[in-house]
Amino acid sequence: MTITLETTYSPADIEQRIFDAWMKADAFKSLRDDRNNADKYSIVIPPPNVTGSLHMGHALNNTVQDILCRFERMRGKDVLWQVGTDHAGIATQMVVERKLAAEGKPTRQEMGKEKFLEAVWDWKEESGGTIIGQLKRLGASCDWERERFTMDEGLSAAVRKVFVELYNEGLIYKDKRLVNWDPKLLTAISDLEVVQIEKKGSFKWERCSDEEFDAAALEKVLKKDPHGHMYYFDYPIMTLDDNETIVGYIQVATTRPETMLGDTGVAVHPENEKLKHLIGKMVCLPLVNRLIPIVGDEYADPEKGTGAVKITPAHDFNDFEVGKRHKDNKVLNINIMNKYGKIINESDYDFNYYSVISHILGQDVKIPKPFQGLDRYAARLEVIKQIHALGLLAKIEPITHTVPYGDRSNVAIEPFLTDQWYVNAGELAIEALAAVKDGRTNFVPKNWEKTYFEWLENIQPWCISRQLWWGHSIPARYGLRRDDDKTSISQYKLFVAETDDEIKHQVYKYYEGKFDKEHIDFVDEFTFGGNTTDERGTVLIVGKDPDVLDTWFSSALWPFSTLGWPENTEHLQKFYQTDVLVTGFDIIFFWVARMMMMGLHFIKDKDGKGIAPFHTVYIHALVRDAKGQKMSKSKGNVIDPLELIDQYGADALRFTLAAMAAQGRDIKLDVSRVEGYRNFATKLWNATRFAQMNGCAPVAGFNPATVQHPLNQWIVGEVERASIAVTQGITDYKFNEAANALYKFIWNVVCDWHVELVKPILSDEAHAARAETQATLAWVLDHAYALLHPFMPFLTEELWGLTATRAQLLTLSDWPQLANLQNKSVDGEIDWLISIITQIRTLKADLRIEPKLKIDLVLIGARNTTQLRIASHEEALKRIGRINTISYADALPQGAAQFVQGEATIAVPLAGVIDFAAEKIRLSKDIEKLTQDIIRIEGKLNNTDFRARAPAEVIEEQEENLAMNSEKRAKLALALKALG
RNA sequence: GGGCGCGUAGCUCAGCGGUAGAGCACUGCGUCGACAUCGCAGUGGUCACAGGUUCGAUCCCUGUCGCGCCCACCA
Repeated sequence: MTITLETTYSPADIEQRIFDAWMKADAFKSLRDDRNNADKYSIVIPPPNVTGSLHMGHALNNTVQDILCRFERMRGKDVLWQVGTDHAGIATQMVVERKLAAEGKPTRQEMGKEKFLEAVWDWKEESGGTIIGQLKRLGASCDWERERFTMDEGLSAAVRKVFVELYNEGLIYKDKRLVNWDPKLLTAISDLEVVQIEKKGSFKWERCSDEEFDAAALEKVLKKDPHGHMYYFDYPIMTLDDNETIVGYIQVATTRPETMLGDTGVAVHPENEKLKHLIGKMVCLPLVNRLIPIVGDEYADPEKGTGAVKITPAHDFNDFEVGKRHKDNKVLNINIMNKYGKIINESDYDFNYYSVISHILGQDVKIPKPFQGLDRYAARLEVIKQIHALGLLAKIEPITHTVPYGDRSNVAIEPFLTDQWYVNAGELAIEALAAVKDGRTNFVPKNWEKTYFEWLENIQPWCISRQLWWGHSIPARYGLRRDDDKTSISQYKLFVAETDDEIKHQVYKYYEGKFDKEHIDFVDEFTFGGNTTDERGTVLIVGKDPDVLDTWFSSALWPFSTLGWPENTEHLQKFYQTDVLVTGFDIIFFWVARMMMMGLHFIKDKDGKGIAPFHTVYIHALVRDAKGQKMSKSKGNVIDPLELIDQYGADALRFTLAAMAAQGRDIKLDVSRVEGYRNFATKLWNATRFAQMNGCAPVAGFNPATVQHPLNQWIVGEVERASIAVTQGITDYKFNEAANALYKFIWNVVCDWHVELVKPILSDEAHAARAETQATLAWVLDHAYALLHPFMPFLTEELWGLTATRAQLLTLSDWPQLANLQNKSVDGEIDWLISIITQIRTLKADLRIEPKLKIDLVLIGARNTTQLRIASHEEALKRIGRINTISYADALPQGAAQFVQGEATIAVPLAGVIDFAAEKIRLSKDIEKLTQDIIRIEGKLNNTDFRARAPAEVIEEQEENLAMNSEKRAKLALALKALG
């Protein structure tokens, strides 16, 4: 047989070639002809952002999915691993805007919506989805032909259908309330996209202790970071008679002084003994000179702050609720900021809105000139200065508090009163909760269910509209109300439907045929502005909703939209419900919970019961750097998986991640582990090389149950043991256990022992067991390739192809399912052999006997079985143990080192070679250790409670241990004595 | 404030009611034609601490200390 293998394995040379072979064979296609009748197995990939590139989290996530898919494919299933990318609204829009800026091109606003979207699509075609190629480098066995994108026409149709149906069911609605507004990206964002950032101030001032208020110093501090301070203002309380005299002050505290311009009340707790007498009095809001009421509300905690809270309903979530409760007291919303986070000026005024409020309050609500148009932080400083000038600034305290920031824009978000679209998530959560509570869907590890429950049980309406351009348009249109339909407070008539045709039909019906369908025009902006005239005659203008949907809205549909829903496709029928969702805990809320809601709501079984999108959710760890820090570009601690693949191969990286993927703990990735597993790949490579050099080749019809030689009987049992452990590990999602079982089996069992022990047989061409051993080793390695394949697909496929002419690629071959190959008596025999060799080696090392020196063994007290074993394994013993002769004696020879193996004492006569003092020390050490053990075990056995209550097999085991150790100690004692 | 998790060898981590494990690092020694990306032998641990349950606790329970994360709040 010719040797075809190099001495080392170089992944770079083979990975691409192997991947091409898989693709050429359509190995990863779903609905393969040869699997028509097979059970299905399906996973949908967490779609990476189209802007993304492969990071460690992806590498782990997709390694896990690939292990599962390859495993199930080898178990014969019809596997669909559905792949695709997410359009990632904000992220993509930002990337393209940055690119345009870098190229000196016009801005998004200058280009206009249509041109800009063209530019985004161009970008997507050109450089979007590089991550897809990177997933292939990792070896991901997705059904690549079925790649989907969340903005594909089919998926967009699914989005529109879901939106319209939920709207018609009342589960999607438009509402005016406070949202998290991002003043940089100029869009609303959901609660989940807000991150809390801790801020710490440093400026301190108190009216009574400091002479002079140092405005310049404060300005300097606030310029660096506008957050981190608590300001105390004294609000004057007025009489309401004609004199309007100040009768006292009420002190309020705030971290956001600029919002005081929009205060419409002050709240104190109705049972606050110190302050409740003020309820009903009026405060003259400083700077603005507007009268606002002091109201009683339980929100005002007497223990916190000053006990009195300024209420700005239009700029604070809690205040908004207080305002609603005190509408009758005229605690109204007065919006003081525009979408840029600047104090509104004359041109921003919504005249209608402010005049209505002014009218209700009977007071002017205009913002004083000096503040108009100021940025929120400039306004903050200005308010403080002017309050101080009025003598109403009591003190400034540095505090530590958290400030809400937009996770994408990294600016403080602003609670902002706007019209937005919401999903009634509370309603959809009911089924999503039930499905997990009743076990239709299970989390692995289970403790994540608690996190899932807590979030869903307290879920808020989900704000789904975004003021962006890149994304799914909201299929809503706005028209002027009919004269006879002014019942609603809203000024426009809302039309919602999946297609423009349907909307035109709705419009046509609404105006009772007054406008032809051809006489209805859509304009691309939010307007409900009447009609116009052209050559067609009178034309009705209907405004399009300019907003797009939250990216996660389409992601929520991913498990069925990718399968073709709402069409009833073959894929939808066969592969929904998917089997497992593999993801990190950081997107349980963003994605998992929402997929559950949507899947259960839209996909029903025959009885109308919702079908969850997956029966299992496997939550894996987060990959951190070797120090446990979250990897991030700004910290510069990112380990690039592609670099590791270049350096060590995809298999080594995959195996590392699998081996470290123990449940319930983060992965601190240490590159030395990757190196270690690269070495593991080389080890298997070289074992294969050895087999090839020794004429081992798969034999057709080989039956492992009928091998004769004990070494072969033993190793086929070990293969069975490994196959059980690996199968169990994968099915239990304990990938580290599966990986470790493989590592130990291949390295510590096959390579360290079987290959070594079998060398005398293989190197002797006349040996009776040679053919059987060759066939066995080939069989063992074939099984090693198969069992390792889900973890190291490239290496194993390559070796599979190099070692024989195969009918199939390994990736399409059968998963080993073995039984009845283990044999206890053979296991005992080989354990004995391994033990005796190890003892010889230890003895030689301890006594510093030259490794090259061949020694003799003399066995004393060996029973028949031992003599038979010696005879049976003499060749292996002599070769590996470097032994010259083996003989038997009745008494210990003089001048020998000794050890005990089972019932026999084994002497190594070494007079003149070894240092007997050293041997004495060695023996004494062994005896000492045995004595410790014996004392411990005796203590246990002498304990009557132990004897009374411990299980019989435990007692028996301890007794056996005691007997064994005692016997061994006695023999060693004799040996020591023999040394004199 | 609510929740989740973690403290095991120098480092990174498994494990587990019955004699404490791996990789890396470290110390010796390298001999047999698979492999120096290797082999053999070894050093190294009061399993954070304190109680409790148990015949027996690194493992289960309670508490303490230290660390991390998530959610909520923050006048």
